[in-house]
Amino acid sequence: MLLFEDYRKRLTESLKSIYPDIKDNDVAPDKTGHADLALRAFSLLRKGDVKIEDVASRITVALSGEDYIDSITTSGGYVNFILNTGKLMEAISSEIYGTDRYPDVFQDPERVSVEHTSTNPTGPIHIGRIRNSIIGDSIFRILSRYGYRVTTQYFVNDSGRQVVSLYVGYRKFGQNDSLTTENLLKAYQRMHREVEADPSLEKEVDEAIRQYEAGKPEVMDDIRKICSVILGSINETLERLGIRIDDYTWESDLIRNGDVDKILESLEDELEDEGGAKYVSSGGRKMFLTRNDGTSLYFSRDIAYHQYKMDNFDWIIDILGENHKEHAGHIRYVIKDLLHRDGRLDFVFYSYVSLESGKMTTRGGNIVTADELLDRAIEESLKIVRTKRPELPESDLMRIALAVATSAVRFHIVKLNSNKQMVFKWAEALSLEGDSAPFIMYSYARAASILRKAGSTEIKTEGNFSHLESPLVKKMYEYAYVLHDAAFGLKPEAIANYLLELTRTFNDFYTNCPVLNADINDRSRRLAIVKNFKNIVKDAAYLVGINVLEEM
RNA sequence: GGGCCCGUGGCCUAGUAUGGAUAAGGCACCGUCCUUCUAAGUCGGUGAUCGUGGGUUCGAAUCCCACCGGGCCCGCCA
Repeated sequence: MLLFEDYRKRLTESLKSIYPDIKDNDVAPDKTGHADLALRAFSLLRKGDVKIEDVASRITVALSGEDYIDSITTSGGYVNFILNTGKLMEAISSEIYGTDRYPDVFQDPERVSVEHTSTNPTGPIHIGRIRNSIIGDSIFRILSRYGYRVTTQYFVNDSGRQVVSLYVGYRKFGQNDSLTTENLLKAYQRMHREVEADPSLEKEVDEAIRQYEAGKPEVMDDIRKICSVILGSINETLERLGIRIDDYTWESDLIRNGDVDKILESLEDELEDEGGAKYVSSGGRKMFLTRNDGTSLYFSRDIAYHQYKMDNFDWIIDILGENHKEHAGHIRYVIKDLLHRDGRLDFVFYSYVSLESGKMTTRGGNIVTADELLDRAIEESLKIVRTKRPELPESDLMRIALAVATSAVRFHIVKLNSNKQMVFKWAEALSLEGDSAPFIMYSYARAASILRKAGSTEIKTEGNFSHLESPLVKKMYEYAYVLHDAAFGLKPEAIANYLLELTRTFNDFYTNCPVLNADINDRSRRLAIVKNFKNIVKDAAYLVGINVLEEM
């Protein structure tokens, strides 16, 4: 949980002790600028047959000892509260000076599994799939920040029809080529075309699946080798984006170690048979667990995987494409209702990314890979940083361009609500101004520059905050609430959008409030604001995959 | 046919879970500001019946119903 002086809660509790009918939702921040927090007294007024002025004066008397409130006024059916900037600043500073982060957390021992990416090892990761990794990694970072012990998980589908058909394709058409992701992709796409021309080839795939599940050594070795090559290059792409996977679980291992069989045994009473194929059903829907030749299906392997996760984690989170919604529902049904596991299980869905020319398919070959996007983003950033900072040595230019590019790519994808469809456009993806990562990074660099130039001047965290400083302090204070909502709602985009607001507020401060040239009192107080701002931006930026730079 | 998601200025989005005050940004376009801490920035302007129609409510972008448009799913694929 987050540790900070929660004035919203404090005010709400106080108001509830005066008027027990007040609900938590009746006290909320105001978006229109009338107040920092407002009590919506509409129901109170109707029920109690009192005037808003009476409500306000009763509250004013009761809260007269509370120094975190500057003013209490009324407007329509609202009681408006202006909070004391100094107290908010103190709440931020005491944590930053104590633990170097606002808000601090109390370490919660719960273990969380975040499964993301888990893309079939049949080719390079494309920009549709990378949305999964980017959302997943941000959720990993946010929950870790929140205090959970989080592990990232990748479920390697090395037993499915698609991977096995890649294997068969490689044996038939790619044997003489070196074992690289490019050659494997070519073999996979060729296999796809050949099967379309001659569906009888499917029989070879069936046979290979049987051999694989039976544990035939050379098949196993070959498939492991092929998958490892592709996984290796997927991993390189993820690394470029700063994304790390902790655990890889191979589907074939769950088959060979007997976990899948155990699932079938546990479900024995529920299993039904159709020509040798086993299934469970719910509401007239059949969910098949095995084929009629006894080989397993993705569904049963995924149940085994979730059973494993239930054994090892307190909270399971899967990041899945929207086409897996029904599958996820079935997993939940079997895990919860049939296997009676009561652990916390959440799914985060995202809609697919399409190109202006239509949807992407690895087999069809019409994809933009994440590597291509990164390469072009780096090229673009390099061009810009070269014109802005011609005096810098090449190594610095490259370092800045890399940070800008990876941050921009991640931010462009993570800032969008995950269930919104996304049509990929180069111009938007490569845009480095406006609502983008560089916009945030730039403000951070400005703050860093001020602090650098300030040298060892005293920093003073209290004082009288002017109307130019207050909005920034208040916006910084909000961070704790945003972090809570993002973690609790599994919504990294909330952090992304908050960062944009925070940065805009800082830019306003920056243009209107001289820091280094201000008189000594203003200067030391403003330096404290800048220091806190820099600290919070760095903290929040990391959560959405932005690598801030001290200079750019 | 059934189920789920999306629809907010010309374009891209925030706000929707938990209804609340003049709907908040970006891109593009027009104009402004570098002898003040980094102009990847700032300020101002043009531009929105929040898909449509009903309903609930003191109050609806937000909740309910219907419809329209787009996406996804309804395999012994994954």
